Amino acid sequence: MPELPEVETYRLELAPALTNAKVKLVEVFWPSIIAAPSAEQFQTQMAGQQFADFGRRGKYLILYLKSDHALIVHLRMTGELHIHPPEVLPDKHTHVLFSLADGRTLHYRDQRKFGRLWLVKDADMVVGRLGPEPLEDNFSPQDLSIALTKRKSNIKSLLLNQSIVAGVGNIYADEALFRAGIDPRRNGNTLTEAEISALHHAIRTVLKLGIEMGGSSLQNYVRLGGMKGNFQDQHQVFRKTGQPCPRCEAPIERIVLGQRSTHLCPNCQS
DNA sequence: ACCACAACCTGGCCGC
DNA sequence: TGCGGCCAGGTTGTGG
Repeated sequence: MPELPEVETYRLELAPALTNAKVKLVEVFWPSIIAAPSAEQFQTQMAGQQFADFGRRGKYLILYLKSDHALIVHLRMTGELHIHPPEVLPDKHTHVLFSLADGRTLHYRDQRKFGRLWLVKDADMVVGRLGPEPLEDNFSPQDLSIALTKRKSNIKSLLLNQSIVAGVGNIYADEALFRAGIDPRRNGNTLTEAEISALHHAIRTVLKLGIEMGGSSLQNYVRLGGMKGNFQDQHQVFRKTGQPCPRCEAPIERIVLGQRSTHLCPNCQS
């Protein structure tokens, strides 16, 4: 589920809630959620840790701990984070429970159990292979051009490749390609510099709007306090199959590229 | 390096 | 009510 804007929303909301909070006890109810170290070691080593800073790289949330370790969270499709008062018990979809010294609990919930948590000394062990951060100032159209123009596969699949740009997922890829007027089936090496420049701008625009709106809530994603995001109300093509294109009124089409649903206006994207 | 496809999981929805 | 099939904000591993 969550892409860069949803993960960034969690980062912004976790920081004031958890800075300096101390972990008293950790319980793992579904061991394969823990990617490293073992679930047992994760429980042991997390006890007594204290949260310091809150970072993000692509779709990875990085919770820096005062011990110099980092707790890394990837929500994959249906991961959620919640902070509850002591009386709220974990439900059947809560797979990792952090009990804090002040009595509150941090719940990792995940209906499909695809998400992963790591406790590592060096965050780069997990996020080191990601491509550039699209919202950093140093991410330029030239960077995107170098990454795309030597690739032959379709541009939609390339945008989902996290080693090319970090953080773009299915929603924001479709929305960016629509705004840039580019057919998602086009091969990377056929894009002109002008098209790549438009795409660079569109990627940054949709990601920033997504963050401003608190992310896109379609099925599972909710913010830390349980509130929905609002960017789904501004989607122009994503899951709008058959509805009129907001620019030209032609019906939006759904196709499949790289096993993923892809939505486009057949008239505005070429 | 690229592609197609399966796997990891659960649950909602649709048609029969 | 039940069952099969399809769908879902992601990633990784396999084999060709």
